[in-house]
Formats: sequence, structure tokens, C-alpha cells
Amino acid sequence: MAKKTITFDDIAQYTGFSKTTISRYFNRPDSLTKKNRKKIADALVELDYHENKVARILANGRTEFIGIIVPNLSLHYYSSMLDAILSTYERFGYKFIVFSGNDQEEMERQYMKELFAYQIEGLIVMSHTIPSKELASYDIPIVTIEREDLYTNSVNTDNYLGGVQATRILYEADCDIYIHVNSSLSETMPSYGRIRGFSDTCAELSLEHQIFSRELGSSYEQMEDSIHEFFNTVDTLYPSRRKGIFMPNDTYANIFCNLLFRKYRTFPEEYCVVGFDNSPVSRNSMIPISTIGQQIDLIAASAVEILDDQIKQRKAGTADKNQGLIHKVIPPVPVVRETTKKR
Amino acid sequence: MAKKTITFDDIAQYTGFSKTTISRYFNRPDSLTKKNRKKIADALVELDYHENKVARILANGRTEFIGIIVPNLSLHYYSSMLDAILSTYERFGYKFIVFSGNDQEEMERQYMKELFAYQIEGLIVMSHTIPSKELASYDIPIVTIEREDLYTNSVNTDNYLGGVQATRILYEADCDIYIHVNSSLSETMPSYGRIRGFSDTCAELSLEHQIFSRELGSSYEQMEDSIHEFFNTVDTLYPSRRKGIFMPNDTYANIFCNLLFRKYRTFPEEYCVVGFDNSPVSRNSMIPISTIGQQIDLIAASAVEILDDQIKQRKAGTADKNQGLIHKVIPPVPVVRETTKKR
DNA sequence: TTGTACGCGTTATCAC
DNA sequence: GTGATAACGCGTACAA
Repeated sequence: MAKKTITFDDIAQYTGFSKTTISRYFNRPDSLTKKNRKKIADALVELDYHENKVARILANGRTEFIGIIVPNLSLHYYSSMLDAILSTYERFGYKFIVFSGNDQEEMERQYMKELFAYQIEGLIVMSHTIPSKELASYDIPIVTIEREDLYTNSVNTDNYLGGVQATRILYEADCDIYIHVNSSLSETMPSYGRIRGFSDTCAELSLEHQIFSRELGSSYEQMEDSIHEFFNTVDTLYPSRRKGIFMPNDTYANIFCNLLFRKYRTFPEEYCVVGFDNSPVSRNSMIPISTIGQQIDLIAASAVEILDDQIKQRKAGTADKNQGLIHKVIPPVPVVRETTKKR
Repeated sequence: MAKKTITFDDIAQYTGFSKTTISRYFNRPDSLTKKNRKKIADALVELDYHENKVARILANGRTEFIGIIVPNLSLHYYSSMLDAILSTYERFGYKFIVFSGNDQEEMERQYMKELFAYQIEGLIVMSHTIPSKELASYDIPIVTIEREDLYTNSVNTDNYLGGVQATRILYEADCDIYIHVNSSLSETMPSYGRIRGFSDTCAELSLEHQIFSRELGSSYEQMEDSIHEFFNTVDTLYPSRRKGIFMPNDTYANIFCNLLFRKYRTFPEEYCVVGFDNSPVSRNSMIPISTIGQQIDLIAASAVEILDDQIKQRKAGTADKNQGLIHKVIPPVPVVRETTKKR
């Protein structure tokens, strides 16, 4: 009934060649005569052959798998990054086995075990739960993206520059006082750099500024509440002064802008707002929000490129175990919209 | 130097058992004595053994791979669906190889070829490019989600019910005229049902209603333009009547609401708006938008469950080739927010 | 240019 | 309860 799977043996029999020749047809076609190639090509169609890469893996060790662990896909940042990573298939040919972590550390270890069992050649980690030191202990090329990366290769946005850019956008709009809110980040988090970028730039330009450090919460309701409180504070603290607000991301910026609207029925001259990420919410907002965009495609491509290099080095036996870590940094891109108009 | 990989052979040597016993340790542990199990367990730790599922695949044929093809991950609907599918790992144990299609038909065929080469056991297709008839021609369990599904198993939202629910929300808010815009959908698209749900409900309740059918574009700018034009039409066509607007999705609904604000500086009594998808934009909007939510988790779980059933049937040889297609339908959930207040 | 023979790491089938 | 042996499908020295 169900014809058994067609293998090289079948093709060999059918064409009169040996298995080896069939194998070579796929791997080094030029080592066959054009005529014989045609003969085999015909046989493939005739027998309806489908290649089996699993067998190839067992024979030559190369899976062309890269594992990916993301924290979740509900945040646009992660899903667009994943999209960009998947798109590198056309350039590098790697196939991606994807897991979504959801902050469960033990579960993520289980994911890693599965990935290793399938002989992945490299791993991209975007989730934050497993320390980079532990990641580094696995004997496999790893790149982390926008997370603690003390012991791993990484690709990150130049967050410091992002902070600088955000501050400069506000500066161009000529505010009286400059304000940044953020949750109290660990200094090992790449995004910590934004805070430094902000305060350094303010200092450099001699701008009156203030940093509000407070937990902003994780659920949308919590975020709304904390931003609301922040808004009330700022609004009463600096009346009739033009306030330049640098929010930690676009979602917060949007909530803030909504509060402005509710109170003032328009986007008031007294405020300028800059977000971060250039996510859809920043341009879906009633007044499109100025923001700092990350170069997602570039980050993704760099991550896979680093892995690809290391994978090739391993294959060639050139793996300088002690060559030091790669920490690639990608500049962000300012996106000026309506919330930072000159006065 | 680099210790070669530890295999069953090594463990067998180390423990004095045979390869077979080691294999059984993993697959039918109860067939060993407790003492011997312990002995092997210790050896595994001692030798730092890591399982190799690729070899297992070659031997028993089960990859536990499911392939996924999404059109993109920038739309929240797709990324949250993917997230939900990945989360079924805990329940079913399947690993997912993911491709993002980007509407390139030939590229998607290439993806499918790769997936088959890796011996996937099932396939979930969310992209729209390849006709279901072609999909069905591949000899593998397939489930499609929210796309043309004439020849494949599928899981879809009950779009008709969604249309009914949206209309009823507007009806509860007591509008004078009911309006639905949509691009001219093919009747084979599941979402076509929403249009029917809308008009049937209007007819049933004897509501004055109108359907605007026009291309809404794919880029955000195009969308803005076409919604703007639609807004102008509606706003001038039915002055001083309370208009109940059912938009095809939340992004459109948000654009529409923004236009309302710009013109009226508030959300006017003259309008009610319902979106579709319950995506973040619907609650990030200045006035949280009423919408129809799809049960993403349920859809995802159902899709994997159907695949799992069919995969098991195949393994058991119970595959009734002609048992007919499964078209599972999941009811949506109305989410009433601020844009459909009673007057 | 082509073929032979063996290895990759596991599971399945029998036997004991 | 355990072991020997043959698959699984392909790659690759080495030989011809």
C-alpha cells in the first residue's frame, strides 16, 4: 500500500549507479557528468524522492538547527525580533526551533535540554531567566540579545546612544526641564545605558533634569496606575514649565499621552514626550509619538552572523576557546513625530 | 582533547550492560530492576551523557517535530497565536520549527520542503499563499488556522458569531444606523463570515444598516487614508444620527477613533465603534475600544490536538484516509469597553 | 568519475 | 530481565 520511503539505495538500483554516486549528486554535483546528473535527476522525479536530512545529520553531524528562546511573543519587540531572525534563513539556511519561556526558569532548562538533544549548532537567547554564566557553561555557540551578557556573546542596541538621542530630541524642542522615569534597572541590563545616556547628556548641556526611579509594574493595569501617579506628580510639581519627558518605552509613553489628552483635550504645549522602541503603539497613538527605534533587522542578522562564524570555526577546528567575547552594539535611530514639536 | 560524545555503547561498557539495556532504561524503565536502574543513572551522571534524539529519529521514525508557517509576526494576532502554539509543548511535547512566510509563495514551498526533509510529523499553516488543495496533496497531517481551508483540517474563530456579537454590542448601545466596512473578501476566507453575521443580525433586528466594501490597503499609510475617506463619507452622509460602526479589526477601529477625536475633541455621542481581535491597540487607544476577542489559546491548543490525534492514528495504522475533514470552530468573546456606551 | 565498506547513535526483533 | 544483531538513510575514506 503505502510505498515505503525512497532512499539512495532505490535510486541507485533504478539508475544502475551506487549509493555513493547518488550522494555525490546532491553534495558535489560537478563531480558527475552532465549526462549522469540528468539521469539521476529524472530518477528522482520518477521515484518521487524526498530527501531525509535526519539521516544526513547522523552521518555528518550538521543539523543546521539554531535554537531560540524568547521570553514571550506578546511584546512586539520580541515577535518582530523573532521575525527578523527567521528571515535570515534565506541568507544562512539555518532552521529555527523556537521556545517561548514565560519566565519559568526550570522550564527553560528543559527547553535547552531538548534543543541540545536535537543537536542544535547554535543558540539565541532573549529570555532573561538563566544567567549568562550558566549559558556559557554549555559547550555551544551562544548569542544573547538585549539581556545580561557578562559571559556570553551578545548583540544589543546602543542604549547609551539611545538615551542621548532621546534627550537631544527633547532638547531640540526646547524644554525647560527634562525628566526620565524608569524602573530601577540592574546595571548589567543593557537598557540601563539609556539612563546614563540621558543624565550625561543633560549634564553636558547643562539642562535641569530629574530621574524618577520607580517600579512600573508588569500588567497593563499596573502600568496604567503607576504612570498615572507619575503624571500627577510631574503635572503638579512643575506647573507652567515646558516638560521634556523621556519614557522607558512606547507603551508607557502612550499611556502618558492619553492622560495628557484626557486632562487637556489636546496635546499641550507644556509637554514633550519621547518613547522607546518605535513599536506600533507609538504611531497608532492619537498624536504619533516621537521615539527611538531599534534596528531589529540588523540586530537579528548580526546575531545569526556571529553564530554562523563560530559554527564554521568549530567545524574547521579553529575555535580559539579563549578569543574573548563578542559584544556587538547597534545604534538606534531617532524617530521624530508629533510629540516633540518646537515651540 | 574534546571528549567524543558519550553514547549508549560507552554507558554499556562502563556499566557492564548491553546497549539494549541502556536503551530500555530510557524507554521502558520498569523493565529493569531498581538496582540496575540506579547503576545506569549514576553512570549517566558520571560520564555526563547527553541524549541524541537525532539517532532516535532515524531508528524509530518519530521526530516530534511540527512545522509552522506564519505569514509574519509583526501582526499581534499571528505572534500571539504562535506563542500559544509553542506553549502546547508542555502538554504534547512537540517541538516546533518555525518559518515566516512574507507572502512569497515560492519561498513557502521551499520552507515546506525543508520541513519535510526534517521529517516533521505535522504542519500548521497560517499563511495564505499556498492553496489548501496543494497543502492537502502532501502526505502529512495538516491543520490550517484562519485561512482558506476547503481541503484541509482547520481551526477557525466562529466569524459569523463574531459578526453577530459585534452587531449586538452596537444594538445594545442603541444606534440609529449600523455600518460595517470591509475589503471585498473571498467567500472562502473564514473572516467573510463576519460580514454575514453583521447583515443577518441587522436584518433579524430590522436595523437600518449599510456595508461599505472597499480596499483598505496593507501599509499603515494606506489604511489611514482609506479610513479617513470612509470617515468623511460616513460623517457627512448621516449627520446627527447615532452611527454604530463595526470595523474589520482593532487597528482600523483605532484609526477611526483617532479621527473622531481630532474632529470632535472627545468621543462623540453620535458614534459607537466596535473593532475585532482584542489586540493591544484596542485597549491602548485613548478611549478603550470595544472589540471581539478571539480565543487564541483555545484555537492553538485545538490545532495541535487535531494534529496529535492524526499523528497517533497514523502510528497505529488507523488512518481512515477518507474520514472527512475536521473544521473546528471556536466562539469569539465580546469585550465591551468605552466606545459603545449606552446613551 | 565511480564503487565498496563502514560509521553515525539509537531502536526493534528475536533469542536466551 | 537481559543481550546480540540488524535495521534506520546518508556521508566518506579508501580503493578501483
